Parts: sequence; C-alpha cells; structure tokens
Amino acid sequence: MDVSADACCAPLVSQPLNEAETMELAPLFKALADPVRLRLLSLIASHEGGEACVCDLTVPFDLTAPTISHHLKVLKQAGLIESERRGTWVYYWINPEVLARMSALLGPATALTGSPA
Amino acid sequence: MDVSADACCAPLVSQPLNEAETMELAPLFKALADPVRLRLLSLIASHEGGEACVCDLTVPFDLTAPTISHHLKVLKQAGLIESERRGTWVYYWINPEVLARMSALLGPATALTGSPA
DNA sequence: TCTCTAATTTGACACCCATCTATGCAGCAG
DNA sequence: CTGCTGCATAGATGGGTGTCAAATTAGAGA
Repeated sequence: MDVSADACCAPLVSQPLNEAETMELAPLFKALADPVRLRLLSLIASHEGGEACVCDLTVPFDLTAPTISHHLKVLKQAGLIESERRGTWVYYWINPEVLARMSALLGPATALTGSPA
Repeated sequence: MDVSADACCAPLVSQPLNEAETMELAPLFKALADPVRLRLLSLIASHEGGEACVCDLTVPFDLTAPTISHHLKVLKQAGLIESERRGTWVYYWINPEVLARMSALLGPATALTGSPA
C-alpha cells in the first residue's frame, strides 16, 4: 500500500539501485508519466489550502469526469495523493513525503547518509 | 529533441503546471517508469568514470541484449542519457541537467524565484 | 420517499509497450 | 576477404493503458 522507507533517499547517481528498489520506485514514476496526472498533482498541490475538490479538478480539462476520476485513482494508489469525502464533495491533497523522496532520488549526491548500523 | 528550459525549475507544488509544460515533462517520467530503465540509469550514473559500456549493462539483467538496447534508446530519446561509440564498444553516460530539473520539479518550494519584471 | 447533484465504477475499444527471435550493421583479428 | 563479436534494428506477440458512455453509489434537500 505504501512505499516504505527502504527506498528512501540515496540518490540514483550515488549507487546502483537494486531490482527490488526499482520495482518499488517505478510505479511512482509511472503515476507521473501522464500529462493529465502531472497537471492534476500540480493543481492539487498548489491549490489554496493544500487541497482541492474534484469539482475544481474537472474544470481545467477537456476530459470527462470518469477520466479524471481514473487518474486521481492512479495517483492515490501510487501513494502520491490522499482523499476524504466531506459531505457532497471529495477532497484531495498531496503526500509531500513521497514527492520529497522522489526528488531526493533524482537529486545530486548531497551529503550521502549511509544507513546507520 | 531536447527539453528546453521553459519547464525548468518551478516546483510542482508552487504553481499549477500548464498543459504545455506537462506534455514536455510527462515523457521524462515515462522514461523512468520502468524498473529496468531506472536501474540502467542508476548503473550508468554510478559507474566508475561516469560512463558505462553496454557490455557492463547487459550482465546484471535476465534480459536479452535487444531489450537492453531498447531501454537505452528510450532513455536516450528522453534526453536522460547520451552515448558514443568508441571502437568496438558503445558507452553511455547520464545528462545530469535533466535529472536536476526533474528533482527540482518534485522538490519543495525552496527559494521560489518569482519571474523577474 | 423522491429527486437532483457529485463522484466513482463498469465495460468496451483503440492504442501503446516490454519482451522475444531473427536479422543487420560496425569494428577487430586473422 | 572471412570470420567473430558488440550492438542495434525489425517484426511479432501478449499485456497494459487512456478514454468514453452508461450505470452505480453517496449525500443534500424538498
């Protein structure tokens, strides 16, 4: 369900990823490998209050509601966003830890923290 | 051919990406949305001398040489790696700028540089 | 209860993708 | 030139994916 911390922070360039790590990380990148999902994530993350209702997210696209719902589900299953229903509307917000982990993975080999013990 | 600097550094969370930006960025993430390519990139990036021969890259996988060649082509077309033939062997190395741009995109809204003027 | 709206789920379809085998091309050594 | 090796390309195939229309669930209100 969640991508635990074993594939956490060591940058891609500092040491070779093993097969298990890449099999955990690849779905994260796959979730972002679509223009609509990339924009959805950005819309949610930059939305006032840090969360957005689906009704806000459907408007900017020339896509049907089911399609947006599908992309939101993909992002959620990847762990990039979370959601909650409040009355009539469903709200989505991002999981900043996952984004930070991906950023660190692609980033330069800054201050390589070897795994303790 | 290249992903120019117009989708450079503004983090995903600081402002909504527009459609054009996401259509440039999505192929980058798509190139990383595969365990084999993720591992290939890491193997190349962390290899001694900053470059690796295809012969080094084929060994760690239970895949045929054409498949590895295909994945390298995908990474190259995305602009993540470059290559050169030297005699019998072909060497690959990463394009650190593209990785840095992706890292910045996913990273926190550090030192948001508003557009000048 | 009935109805309206918000959002998701289902099923279908066209398209894309990872992998393989077979083939082709480039360089080195006789 | 001939043969061998490293690597890429071509074609085929099984599985995955983005999209939509139609149906379904969940909540608000009369």
